[in-house]
Amino acid sequence: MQEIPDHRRTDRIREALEEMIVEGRFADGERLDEVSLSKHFGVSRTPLREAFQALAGSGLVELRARRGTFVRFPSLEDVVEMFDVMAEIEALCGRYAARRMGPSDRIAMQVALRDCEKAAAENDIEAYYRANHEFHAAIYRASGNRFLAGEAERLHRRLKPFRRLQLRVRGRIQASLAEHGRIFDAIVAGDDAAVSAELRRHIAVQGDGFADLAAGYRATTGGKRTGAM
Amino acid sequence: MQEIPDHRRTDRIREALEEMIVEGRFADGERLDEVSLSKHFGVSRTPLREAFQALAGSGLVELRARRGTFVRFPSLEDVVEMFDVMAEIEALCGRYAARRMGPSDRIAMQVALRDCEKAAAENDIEAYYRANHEFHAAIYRASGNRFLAGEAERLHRRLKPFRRLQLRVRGRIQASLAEHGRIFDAIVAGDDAAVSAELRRHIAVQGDGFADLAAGYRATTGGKRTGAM
DNA sequence: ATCAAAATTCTTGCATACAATAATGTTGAC
DNA sequence: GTCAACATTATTGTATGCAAGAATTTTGAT
Repeated sequence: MQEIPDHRRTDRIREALEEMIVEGRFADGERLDEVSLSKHFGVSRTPLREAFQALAGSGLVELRARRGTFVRFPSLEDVVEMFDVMAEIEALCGRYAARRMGPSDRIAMQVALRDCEKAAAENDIEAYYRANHEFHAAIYRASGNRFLAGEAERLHRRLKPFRRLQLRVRGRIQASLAEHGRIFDAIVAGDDAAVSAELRRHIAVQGDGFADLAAGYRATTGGKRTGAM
Repeated sequence: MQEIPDHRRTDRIREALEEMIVEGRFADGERLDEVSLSKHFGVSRTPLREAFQALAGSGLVELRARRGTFVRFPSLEDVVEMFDVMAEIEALCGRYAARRMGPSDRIAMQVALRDCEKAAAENDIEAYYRANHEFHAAIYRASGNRFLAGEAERLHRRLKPFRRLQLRVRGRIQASLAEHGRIFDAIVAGDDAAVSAELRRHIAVQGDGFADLAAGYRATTGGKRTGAM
């Protein structure tokens, strides 16, 4: 997997803005001012505007004609809907993985699982977050459907800020770890129905999960409603 | 649902190019020349380039740094993968619809179903295509998950050229019609498992379906491999 | 003081200009 | 004739300029 040099301001700025939005550096509904941002990045408005177009594609910003570009947080309802879909997509990946997984896929999952355990033992949330992502990404790839894996990755990325908050809930990491173990075992056993059920349960926002998400949601969005930058 | 007057060249061009690509007016891998297209649309390169960024988001074109913008057809393998995912997404929509559908959703489906029958009776493939889309869109909406409905709609749109070809296969329309009937009945009965199974079967590319798709795929892409415009 | 209309300022959308890189063509050595 | 080095052309990426629309402020009537 070679890295393409890609020295294009448009791309650099798109990535930077994506990161900033996902990290919550802007308020919901905040207008992305072209001139101040172009000063901030040291570029002209042209690459900025191109980056806006790309960002609109992933739904991170909304382009309103003759009004400007506005960052758009999904509503709590949107997030719940996205988690519902994510749960099903993950379940689907897992079902395929249980049937199609190859040896290298198994190793990738095992490595990620080990990293999860290590991060949990050290109580390192950041590391757990990364290892968790890698575990799930390994399942996506093991599905043997690259389009599906891409969609799953995209959605996972979009839900990043909200999942992150869920992990901070007391005891969630230990529970997550146990779930990972069951998921992995079911995949290795080739029990696609079990994998599907475990993954759906692992991702879904139900019961306490919903309360945790709602609390986390308010924590993320609540503090930055008025404007910044 | 008010329409916003969106007099922006970038948007107009994005839509036009999207249509042209989906309709197969470009060859696979063809470079979209900025100057000739800007002449063709009577605009400068700026809105064109912005449209390219937006199109890249939906995967219709590939932006290669310092090389240009190239239309990208999915490979046959890609298409099969996309249909697999589409089948699952539709099944999911149907499952939700069976449980959550309201009276207006039911009416929308019935109307679309009626239109399908009418188009089939008149052997009007174009009309059948539209009514078919409306029937499926009604199911998406009936799912009660707007995010899911949006994703389904997006994927449906992307598969448009390939589905169109499948419908031309002899007897396919009659079969499709019968399947629609069973899907509708199962939704009304609230039998989510049956809906799911029927939809999966309806969409999936398996057995003869695969052969039909492959033949259609070669028919679409085969003729335009070398370049146009 | 309140509100509407006009004037002003700000911002977006687009065209154009120009620099940097890639593609193409040409020349010359062997 | 082949191929490499150089020159030329074409094309992309970005900055800048300008016009049209939106937001804001000012003005004036009541």
